[in-house]
Amino acid sequence: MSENNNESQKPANFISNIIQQDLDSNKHTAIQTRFPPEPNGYLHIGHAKSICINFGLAEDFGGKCNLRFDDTNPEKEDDEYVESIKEDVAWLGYRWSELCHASDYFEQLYDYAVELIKQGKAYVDSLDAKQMREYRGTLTEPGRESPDRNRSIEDNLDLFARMRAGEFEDGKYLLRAKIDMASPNINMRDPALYRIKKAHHQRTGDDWPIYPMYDYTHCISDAIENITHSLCTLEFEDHRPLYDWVLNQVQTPAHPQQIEFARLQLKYTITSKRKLNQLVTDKHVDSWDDPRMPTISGLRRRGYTPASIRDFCDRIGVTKKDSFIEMAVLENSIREDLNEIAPRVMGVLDPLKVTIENYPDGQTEDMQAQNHPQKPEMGTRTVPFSKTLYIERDDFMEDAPKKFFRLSQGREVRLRYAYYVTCTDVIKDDAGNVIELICTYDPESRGGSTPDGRKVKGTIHWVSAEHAVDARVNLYDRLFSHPNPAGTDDFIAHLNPESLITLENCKLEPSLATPDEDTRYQFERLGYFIKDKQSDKLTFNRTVTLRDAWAKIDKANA
RNA sequence: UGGGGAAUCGUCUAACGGCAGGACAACGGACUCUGACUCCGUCAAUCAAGGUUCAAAUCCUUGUUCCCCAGCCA
Repeated sequence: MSENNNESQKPANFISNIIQQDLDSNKHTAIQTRFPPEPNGYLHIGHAKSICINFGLAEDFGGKCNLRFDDTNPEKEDDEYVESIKEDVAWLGYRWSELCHASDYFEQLYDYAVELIKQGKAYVDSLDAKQMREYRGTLTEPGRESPDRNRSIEDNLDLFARMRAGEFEDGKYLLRAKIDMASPNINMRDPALYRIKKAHHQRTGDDWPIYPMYDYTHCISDAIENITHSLCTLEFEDHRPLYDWVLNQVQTPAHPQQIEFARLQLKYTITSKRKLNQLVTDKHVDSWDDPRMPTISGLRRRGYTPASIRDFCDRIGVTKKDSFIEMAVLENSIREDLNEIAPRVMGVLDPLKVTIENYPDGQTEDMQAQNHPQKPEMGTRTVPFSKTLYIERDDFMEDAPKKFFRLSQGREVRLRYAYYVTCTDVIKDDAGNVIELICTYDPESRGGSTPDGRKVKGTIHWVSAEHAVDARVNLYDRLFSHPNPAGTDDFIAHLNPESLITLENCKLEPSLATPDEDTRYQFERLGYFIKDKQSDKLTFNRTVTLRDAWAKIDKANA
């Protein structure tokens, strides 16, 4: 790292190494990348990896990155997705150099196809889909040439023009590249270039009855935009020979280098647009931005920050190896960010009433609480204290083990930013459930310590009953209970029934009555929470819990 | 039985012929008005077998395992 470089250095990877070499050798003087989503669904965490790679690399090397919509299949695409994709990319903190659409190139793509036909490198085929499959051969046997393969250039030109003119029904003809039906690479067995599809396109309307295929479109789009490094996922590795073939036949301004990397796979979730779509359509989740979804919009609503997602992408690296990232890595990234920026507050999720027997009736005291113990510059706030409080039900235990540092009969704890209290009595209902605790407080302990200097191991959070704000809290957990749901026969069967637990009677400190919309709060000792923007009732979504050493001890003892 | 890829701590990821390093997780401990944070420490890996070399994760040979490809989807 150079001394005057105050940017935090990102780890190098095989792609950044290639770029560095290309720059060093003057193959390129600047780099241009692109993020090319198809607008047929919402972006998810896997796309975030690709976004961070493409935009991140451009940023790191002082280059540019375009946002390009790969909109060549109007039947599956929608403007709703276009808008969500733009929002998500911008939210992640990236700004595209150019906003492009493959459909911007339809006219040029058509001209290049005519060029191909004139060179005898493409032909109009009348085989239907079923026949074409039969002619294609198998993985181990070569395919057979279509009877139309040697149609004259004049006839091909005429037919292709009439395809464009809309003279034929869907599926009647197909423009195919003339390459090699015996190629061991199936993508090279005369792949389709254009199909007839009389569908309305969200941008070009009804201008086109024919639409170009991905393999033909993508490489030319890259070339038109002068992309230097065309980065995509591993499954396109087999397509690279075709990518290069097309660009070798026609005169384009550039010949980008396609480089493939492994797509992100995260344990306990799925990153397949089709499956994600199914979860929404079949109502297993509320929406694309349901906080349990691994979509960018879901993570946003869950309270994840753009910085945490970028940090996550830096941590997971870029390689060609299939891998599964543990959820803990993502959680670590968000905890690390939120620990720095989240103001601390107190909220009781599962309230248990506490009466301070020796505290004056009707008295209220304003306690000073720090918004961030490690960052005094974040200031303080007042939290009202009174005779009747709520504490967390989990913070009381009858017959508590020695290691339990919280409230139990006869034991003393500190109420955060307030007094020491000792539990003297436990009140139960007829069923034997604890419904109230009677405590006494030590008036000398205000401020968290006593003149006699006695130690109190436990500190718990609390909320004054009469000042409490009622709220709903959504506790989120992993969406699936299987580490690789996509790899099972029925991923729906592995949905985690406890992925969402809604608590309706939470009691929060008064400052949370009007929370800031974009602030992620740390509810002390519980986790990080953000106000849910879609609910009318005051609702907080839990982004992630705090690490919980007690949970481990408790579990180990169980 | 075709073609294309990939194999390093539990999980990710460095090392590109020269001390297998880092992160996350786990486990211990210190600190603590959050059982959080922070700090310290521990555990832990080169797919296998041969070969080349003073020296191999790295080069060669032979295997093994895993992933992708037979849409007029991207």
